Amino acid sequence: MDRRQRRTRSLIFKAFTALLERKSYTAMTVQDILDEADIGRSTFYAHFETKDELLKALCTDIFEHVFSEEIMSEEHHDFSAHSTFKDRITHILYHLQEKQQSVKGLFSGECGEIFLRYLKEYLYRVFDEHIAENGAIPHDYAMDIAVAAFAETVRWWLKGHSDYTPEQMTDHLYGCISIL
Amino acid sequence: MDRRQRRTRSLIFKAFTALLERKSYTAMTVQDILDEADIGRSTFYAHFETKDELLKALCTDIFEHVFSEEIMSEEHHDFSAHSTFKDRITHILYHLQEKQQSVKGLFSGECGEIFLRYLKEYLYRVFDEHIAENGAIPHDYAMDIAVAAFAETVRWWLKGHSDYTPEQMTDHLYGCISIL
DNA sequence: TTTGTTACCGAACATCTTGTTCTGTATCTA
DNA sequence: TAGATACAGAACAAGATGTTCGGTAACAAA
Repeated sequence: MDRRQRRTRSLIFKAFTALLERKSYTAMTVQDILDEADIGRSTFYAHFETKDELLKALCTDIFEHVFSEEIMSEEHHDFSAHSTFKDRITHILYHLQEKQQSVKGLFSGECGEIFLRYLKEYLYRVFDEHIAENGAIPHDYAMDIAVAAFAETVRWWLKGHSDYTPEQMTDHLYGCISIL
Repeated sequence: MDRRQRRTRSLIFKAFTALLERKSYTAMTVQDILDEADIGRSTFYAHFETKDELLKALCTDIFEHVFSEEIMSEEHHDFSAHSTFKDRITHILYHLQEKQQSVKGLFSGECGEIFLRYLKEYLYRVFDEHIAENGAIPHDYAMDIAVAAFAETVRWWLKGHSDYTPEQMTDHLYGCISIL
């Protein structure tokens, strides 16, 4: 990837996240991003088709970092072999907290909802192998509840209760959800 | 309220819900609604400030129906006295299923998310009196999880699993959530 | 039935946002 | 050094938004 492309892409991401702390996502226009990043309109559209695609790309960048060790450990069979599923949950929370420092605006407001929607897509892969089949409860329903409960945990935690540790949050989650 | 106002308001609601089954909420413009309802632009803005306000008003109309018996029974102290909390949950599901017949488009897609967000506001009032204090788990966290789990149940149910009865769905919910 | 009020129509309007296209310039890579 | 390409900057059409206005029809109260 061209150095100029990386620079511009980074400028757009920085401007976008900076704006998110002052302005809501829907109220934000492409023009706002251009002004904040100080780039030309045609340049923006050379990188992203729409504002939504920009948000999606930013989320994907984050998730690939958060879940990278997850994926790696799955491949190498050394992390998942020696840790419980509960440890993996805690592990993901650690990474999310770490990321939150740099992109605070992304986690709250209407933008936070979209973020959590994308997050759920990754979570399904993680939970699928753990949620057991159950005669009484439909499996895909149990999956939805587990994923939603985790996402809700992240939201509650990063929205004003960051003083709890990832371990504590995992305990709280397990205290509410009986299918984990 | 003037008969003409009721008529126009109803026309707008009908056009809006009809459009939702063909078009996504964000893609839908005010102009689309005007064309579908066959009313003037100034008339629309005399009723609703924005498209978002229209959606909110529609949701409020629905919730006041769904939760009306809830409120009434609270006032008369005859429903809540003779039924369990689990019955109330089932009761709400019955009303939601009933409403779904007429406004299908409202429950799915991006619009469904906004609908569920508003629904949660009402659910908090219902759950607040039931979720017990717990030394280990923060009360507002337990509330968030319970409400989110219920909302997720509604989503899963009305989105392709309507063959289950409200009683069955309540059982499934109770099978996943240990704090109810 | 009459009278005053009010909701609606429809047309026009300025304003803003979007997404595309163009030319010239600067920067990268081979 | 030479060719490719990313960016700047400006201009553009198309469409959506929200407001304003005068005329018409429907309402409610006398």
